Amino acid sequence: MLTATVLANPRLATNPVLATGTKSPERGPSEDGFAPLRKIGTVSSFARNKTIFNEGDAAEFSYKVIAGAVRLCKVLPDGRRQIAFFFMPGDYFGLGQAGEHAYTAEAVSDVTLACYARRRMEGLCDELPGVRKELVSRLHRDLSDAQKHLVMLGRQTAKERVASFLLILVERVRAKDGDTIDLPMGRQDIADYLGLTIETVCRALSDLKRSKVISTPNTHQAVLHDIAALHKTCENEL
Amino acid sequence: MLTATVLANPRLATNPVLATGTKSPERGPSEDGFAPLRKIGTVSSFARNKTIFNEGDAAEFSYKVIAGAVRLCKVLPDGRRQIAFFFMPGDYFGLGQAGEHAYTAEAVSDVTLACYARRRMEGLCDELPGVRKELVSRLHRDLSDAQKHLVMLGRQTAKERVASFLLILVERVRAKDGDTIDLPMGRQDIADYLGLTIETVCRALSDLKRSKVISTPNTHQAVLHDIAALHKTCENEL
DNA sequence: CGGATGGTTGATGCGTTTCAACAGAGGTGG
DNA sequence: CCACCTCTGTTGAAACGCATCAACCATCCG
Repeated sequence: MLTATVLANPRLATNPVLATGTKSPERGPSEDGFAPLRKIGTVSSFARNKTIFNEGDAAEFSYKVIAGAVRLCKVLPDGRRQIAFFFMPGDYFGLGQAGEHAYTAEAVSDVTLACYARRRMEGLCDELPGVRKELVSRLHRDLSDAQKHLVMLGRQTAKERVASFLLILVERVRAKDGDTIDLPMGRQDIADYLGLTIETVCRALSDLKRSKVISTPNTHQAVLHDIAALHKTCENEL
Repeated sequence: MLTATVLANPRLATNPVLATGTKSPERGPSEDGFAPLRKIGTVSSFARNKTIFNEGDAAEFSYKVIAGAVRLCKVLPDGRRQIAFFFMPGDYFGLGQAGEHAYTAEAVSDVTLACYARRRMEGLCDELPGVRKELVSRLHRDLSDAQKHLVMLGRQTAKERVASFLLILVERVRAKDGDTIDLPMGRQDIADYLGLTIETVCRALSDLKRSKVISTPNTHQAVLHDIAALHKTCENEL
């Protein structure tokens, strides 16, 4: 169904270099400043809920999502979890890492990734100013996204956070038909992204459904009928 | 007084290039990979609560804090405010910006800054791999800090957030005598950093005082008597 | 069909916010 | 130099929003 069926038979892998025979060179269009990366990319796949790397692991690779979705999270000793990012097809993550990863990356759905060895990326940065600019630009955009996220967690109510979340998603798939968005992540993931409980997320979604602002044909899709109302709900421009 | 008395007679300035006659070249030690920046830095000063740049302004400069403290914040239309970063002496901010600033920077106390024109910084990045590496490294550290901040706002209680905040500060001034830390920012700033109200911050501090974990000789200093207890309070390693 | 997984809804409690009063520090002018 | 005023911080009481606990429902799959 949905985005989770990219792989007919998903292969497990705990480390890209060990991934199940998927070291074929990366293919396909890549129109951004990272185009030169295509030459050094290898492809790797991870099944749903598998760990791509753990907090504390040596940072060997940077990644691009080819298909599926990835979550970056931190977990407290008592189990509380906070998701910092969701990465969708076309997004890069693990950029600019030196030493250890500061967070854990997991596959939200079955995922196909392009992997770039850190040393080879550094080489490209030294050779090609365009790659360096793209790296800095993407890091800066991530930082900017994180700051918007801080506003959501620090200063918005539950309903505002859910509305903001839907607007962020619709913004990132502005190629899709109409106002239907895929939600590859489950409710618990949404809750952990928004700093709420799963029940509160459900109630906020139900509120929005009751007021006809959205509808949910199934748990992994949402139709946004009234985007203006969503913007008004999270009374800010983010 | 405290850190706010760096300038005997602080000058107001709304833009570094317009700063009151303080375009002298930067001086002093700078042992990091950004050492080459010294050649292109000019000095500028801002009085307490003055805006250094606004969200939406063209990003002309990057900055280093020489003295005082700076806050980076976003404000919602209805006045709710979230502070994303405090920058202390030695910290850089506004790095890697292209186009517009994504947030507002204000002087927490009277502040002295080194300013680096964006174009000249880019030139240095192209010429010197060390500068590029330092830029990427610092952006990545900021991103990592922002993620820890997300955990605080999304998953910690009020008391845990305040304890974490104190521990972050003591970590950043690990040169100071004993366990006394300066709090250049007011209670409202702390509240806006932690996603709480000023009253809740006060109450959490009072709790910690009552249990002898800290004491506050004045509102702009805190003595941490029991750092282990603080760590235990925010039951996580961050 | 039966169990497991994930999602939804309801009732109650707690933590934080809100509203309000007050206290202390700093600055100004008489 | 002190009275006064303002700004910031602190404490208390009440209200509210979200979390918690619990039951129920839907879908998927063996």
